Amino acid sequence: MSQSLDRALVLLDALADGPRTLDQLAEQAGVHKTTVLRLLRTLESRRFVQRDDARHYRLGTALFDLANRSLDSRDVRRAAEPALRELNELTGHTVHLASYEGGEVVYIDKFESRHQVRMYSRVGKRAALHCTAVAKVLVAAMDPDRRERLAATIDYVPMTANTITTAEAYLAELAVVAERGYALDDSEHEDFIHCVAAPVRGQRGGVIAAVSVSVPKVLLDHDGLLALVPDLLRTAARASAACGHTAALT
Amino acid sequence: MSQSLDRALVLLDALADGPRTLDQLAEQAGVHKTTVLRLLRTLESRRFVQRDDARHYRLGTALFDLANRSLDSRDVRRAAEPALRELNELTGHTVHLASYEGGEVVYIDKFESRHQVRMYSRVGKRAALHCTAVAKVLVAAMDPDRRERLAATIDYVPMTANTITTAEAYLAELAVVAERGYALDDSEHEDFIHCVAAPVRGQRGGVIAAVSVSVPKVLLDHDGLLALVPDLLRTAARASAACGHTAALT
DNA sequence: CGGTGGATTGCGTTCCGTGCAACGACTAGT
DNA sequence: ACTAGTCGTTGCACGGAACGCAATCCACCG
Repeated sequence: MSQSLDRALVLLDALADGPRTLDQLAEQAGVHKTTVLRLLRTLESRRFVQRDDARHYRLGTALFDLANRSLDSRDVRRAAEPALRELNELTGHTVHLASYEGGEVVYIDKFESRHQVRMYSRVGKRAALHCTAVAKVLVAAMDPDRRERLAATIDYVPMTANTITTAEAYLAELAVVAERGYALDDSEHEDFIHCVAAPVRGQRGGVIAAVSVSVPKVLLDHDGLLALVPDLLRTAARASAACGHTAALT
Repeated sequence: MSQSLDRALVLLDALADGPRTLDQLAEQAGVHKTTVLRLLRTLESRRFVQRDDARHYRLGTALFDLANRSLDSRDVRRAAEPALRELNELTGHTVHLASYEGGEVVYIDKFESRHQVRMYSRVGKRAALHCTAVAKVLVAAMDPDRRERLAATIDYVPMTANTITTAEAYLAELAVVAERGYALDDSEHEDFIHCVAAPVRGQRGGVIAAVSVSVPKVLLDHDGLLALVPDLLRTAARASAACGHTAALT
């Protein structure tokens, strides 16, 4: 709709992968470098980019500032933090916090594994709906017809041999998840990793986020993963309590 | 320079403080709401904003994605992480990683205090040059005439009774910092908090970042703070080693 | 000193972005 | 149920902003 803005956003995207020069950017965005220069100047004046040296530009501090200001206002993350940190320290594994926003699932916080073999991910990354434990938890919490509508729109790309590939199987899985209160990802996304996830509830009892623990299979077999469930559920309950969910602590 | 882009950036800034409606944004940016609508649409198509409900917009996932992709490519942060985490676990206090970029100091990582009383800050926040320990470390590492030029440009806003308010005093302090290898902030920024900071060195031995520990005075007196220095220096050395600084581990 | 690769500037044209005004959707108040 | 009000959305015509070109400047190197 707005040409110049759109181009600027492409530039930001390109810059996220590291410092770039003027004509690298010009080529990547497919516009004249004069244009790139002017857009960069505007971005620079608002600190969205900054000059690295004479010929390299990189993302500026405004982006981090914005992202974190915005995260601050998402109370889930702040409220859930202590509980997640503790789970991370207790188990030593990667802990994620994710929420459903506008048709997709996004990681909003992450605590790194202490182990050498660890999962690659990052805050802000989007998660596939059909092959992650957090997504199952979040979608399972929706009312049935919304689930079905959503299930019909998913592109069931097979990631591993275990990936769910049909809407029917997905809906059946969601029913199980809703019933037992936590979700599994049995190497459905990556061959070497499996996960467990549980819901975080807000004031009204609605599910506002999902916590998950992701573990490389070489470190823990299926039973070992299931053994984490009690700790996971306790963490989810603590996080829910911190978010104002009154009936969470038993 | 680029009007529409500039306005869009203002919009993003406004949205960082929470969801906004169309004409809230129009008023804040001082433009017609039609314009706001179109800019938002472009931003939305690239996931920089997303609709909250029928009349509220909020920042989208692209921002988090960009910020974190970019942080990934800043090796300091990744490399220093384990060392900082350990310091945080050891002391229980707030640990910051900051670097000097384009005339200012920015927090690029943070580990939260375990205590109830804690410092408020956030990744991406900029730090004042004259009243923070990390800034002193980073500026003290510059060559003398760059220090002096910088010291002359600072606006020495007094934050507390202890804040340094003249360039002479600042330069003298920097000399002390450079000499002893760590910096103090003796409640120069906030009345109730004091900090210690030490430099993280890269491959060539140059200072590429600063680690700091921030402690409320009610938890630790001045001597208690100084007692943290050995741990701090060990952490800084480990972080330096992780960044490729060969002579750091003794 | 000339050559090369990059950033930067001036300028004319054109198309993109803008504000206005009218419309539509939805809410609240009586 | 009607009306008034609020807010998001669309069509349109005008003007200036953004564009690409080409020329210039600047730093670096042989």
